[in-house]
This record gives sequence, C-alpha cells and structure tokens, in this order.
Amino acid sequence: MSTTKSDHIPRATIERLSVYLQVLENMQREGIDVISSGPLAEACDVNASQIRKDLTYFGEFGVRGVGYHVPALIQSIAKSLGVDHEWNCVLIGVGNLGKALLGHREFAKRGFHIVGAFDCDPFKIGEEFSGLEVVCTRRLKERVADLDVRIGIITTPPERAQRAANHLVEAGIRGILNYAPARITVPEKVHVEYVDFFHHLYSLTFNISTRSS
Amino acid sequence: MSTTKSDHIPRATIERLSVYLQVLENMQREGIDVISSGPLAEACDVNASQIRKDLTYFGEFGVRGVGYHVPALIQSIAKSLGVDHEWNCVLIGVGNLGKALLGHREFAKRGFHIVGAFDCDPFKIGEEFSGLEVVCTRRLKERVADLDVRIGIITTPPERAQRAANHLVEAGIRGILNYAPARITVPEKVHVEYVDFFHHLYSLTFNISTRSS
DNA sequence: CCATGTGAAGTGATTCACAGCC
DNA sequence: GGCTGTGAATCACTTCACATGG
Repeated sequence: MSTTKSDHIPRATIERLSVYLQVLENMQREGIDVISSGPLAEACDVNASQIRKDLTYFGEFGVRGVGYHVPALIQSIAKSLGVDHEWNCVLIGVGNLGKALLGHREFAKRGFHIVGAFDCDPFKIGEEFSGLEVVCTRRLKERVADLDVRIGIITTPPERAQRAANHLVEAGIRGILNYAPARITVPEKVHVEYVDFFHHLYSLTFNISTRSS
Repeated sequence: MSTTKSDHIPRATIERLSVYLQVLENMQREGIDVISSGPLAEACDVNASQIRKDLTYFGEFGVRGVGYHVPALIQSIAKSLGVDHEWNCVLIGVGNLGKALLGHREFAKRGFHIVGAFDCDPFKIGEEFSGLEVVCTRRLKERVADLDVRIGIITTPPERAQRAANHLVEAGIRGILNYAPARITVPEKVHVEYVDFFHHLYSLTFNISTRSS
C-alpha cells in the first residue's frame, strides 16, 4: 500500500528516516519552511547525498534549485514509514516496565494506542493501570481480532518472552516490539524489533574505553 | 586500556556484542557451559562466521574443535565493551522520563550508578527522587569532578537538550546518552548515543506496511 | 574429527561528481 | 545559480571456504 519507488530499501535508510523526521519536526517548530539537503544533513549528522538518495527511494520530494518544503517532507516521510495513520497495540507483561509504558502519554500523541494489557499472573488480572484493565493472556486472540490490533509489545521477564510471542503470533499480530532481554523466534511474516536499554550504554562505554583515554 | 587486537572495529560489531552478551547470559542461566558458533549464531539470529570474526577483533576466546566456554566468553565480551567495572552517571532533566530512569533499579544492577540528578527548574531543586536530591545544573561541574563521573544522561525537553549537552561537555564528561528528541552538537572527543522511543516502532510500521499486506 | 580463526570473494551501503531542472 | 536526483566509484561489512590446531 505504501508508495515505494524502489523494490529494496536498505535497513539503514529506514533508521535514518526517523532521524530526519525528528530533526524536521524541530525545524518546523522553529518556523523553518524550506530546507536544502546540505543544512539538513548537517543537523542530522549525515552526508547530504545520503539524504537525497534515501528520499528518492520513496519519491521525488524536492524542488531543484530550491530544496525541500519542510511540512510536505514531514508528511512524505511519515507516509513512507507508515505513520500517517493511527496504530493499535497490545501489551503483554504488566510489570514495572509495562506499567511505565502504559502511563507514557507520548505513545498516544504519536498515534500508537495501547488498547489492551495482558498478563498471566492471576493477582494482576482485573487490576487497572492508566484506565486499562489487565486481562488474562488467554483472551488475547479475541481482543486482537475485535480491535484491529497489528502490533504487540512484550514487557515480560526474559523467560516468558517466547511464550508471549507465541500468543501474539497465534493472535495474528504483524509486528512485535520486544522489551524483554531475550531473543524470540517467530514466523518470517512477523516482524520483530528488539529494544535493549543497555545497548546504547554499552556503545558508550566501549567508545569511552577504547578511543583515547 | 582495553585489549583490542585490531585497530578499527566496525560499529556493527559493537552493536552485535550486546546481543551476544544477552543471549549468553540467558544460556548461562539455563546451565549451558560450552557453546559453539553455530548454535550461538542461531540464537542470536546472525551468521556463524560473523560471530567468530566479531570475537577475533578482541582476542581468541574459543577452543578449536570444542567451542566457547560460556562464562569466560561473557567475561571477555564484557571487558571488550568496557563493562567489566562500574560506571558513574549524572542525569539532567528531572521530568517524567528522568524520574522513571532514576527509579529504574536495573541500571545499578548492570553497574551504571546515577550519582547526580540535575535540573534548572527552581521548583524541582531540593526535591528528592529515589534517594537522590535534585541539584541546580550550575553545580554540575563540581559534582562530576568530585564523583569521577564519565557519562551524562539527558532527559530534558528537546529545546533544552543542547544546553544540557554544553553543561556536560564543560564538566568534562566523556559520553552522553541523549533521550531528548533532538540532535546535539559536541566536540569530537565526546561520544553521543541517541535513544529514540519511536525509532523501533517506525521500523515496525514500515515493515508491516511495506512487506506484504 | 570438529570447530575456530582468517584471508579472499562477494555483497551492500555510502560518497562522489555531475547531468538535469527549476 | 543553485540544488536535486542519480549513475559510477569507493568504501565497509558480511559470507565463504579452508587451513590450523586442540
């Protein structure tokens, strides 16, 4: 459904698109209406032709001799990423992290609505967090079907991540955001993204320790 | 100070090292003592020679014909990443996210100690969160020097991120973990890692929208 | 014999340099 | 004149294939 010009888009391009979006939104807030690849590249800390090439995977958004119209480019990138509309999500694992995510207003602001919270702990079932009642994981499938949910968020302990993933797959979910510190196995049609809090911290410590002293 | 064999290590290798570490720790918990690159690769969802090559950047940790000793490999990777010892951190910006991070016990468990919380809002200064008193950002430098802090965490709103970064640089910090949704500019000697909550979600929505439907 | 460690080959992403266009 | 869009060239990473060694 997305208007992709080219067939294969580098993973790295997708990662950068979020960066461009963030920087462009900040520019828009500052009232900048038109930007050329040069200064945009500097603000994003990448090469200018990199930006131009990344964008042409999805279409021709610029005007030669002028640059890119900021609000239009934001729209185009949002559409390319599939965030030009709202998404419903369910969350499995209502521990500390799960509760924190449920209370994080920013998700909804960005169009990601957590419409179901699940847990297998009978002591948690029936409790309410941020206006959402915790439901038994067994009832995941019906809820996913009823509410047109395509994204599942896993916030269980590592040893229960695979089981949560199985439930999500079984319920027909299309993508999984996995906060549990464990790898999971899913059919190829389901996409998984891993969120690791220490990943970035480790990159920092590596760089601090290695480069100079 | 780290025992790097080769001079240039791909950024991608460092990213994978965190994955290996996570998977190996889970294996250790399950009582696995020795692992060869084949099954480890499968668990990490990468190619087996990729793992072997990644590891040899830092040394020769395996035994030919046998494989890798799990606890020893965990130690070696931790040392390579610079997480074989504790790190002190300071945090700037005590909003919702900042408070959540201050209360997140997992950081300390992994050897990252937040030893200072700073904010420029006079209403927040003096308040206490998770046993840490919020201090005026002006006093950052003295604290960083006193407590041997090398990592700064930015959890301010986007428009105040650059100022926070300037304070951290001025205080002599070596690395910055930036949770604010804005790019920052720092001298080359200072390393920055950006944490974006929506980054992974965007990858998901892109993949769900594009690949099949 | 089996699995590591590693040069060589292959693949993919980035940057360059310039033609095309407003 | 200036900036985009894009093939060609470069650079970096990944995978292969096998020699090496417990």
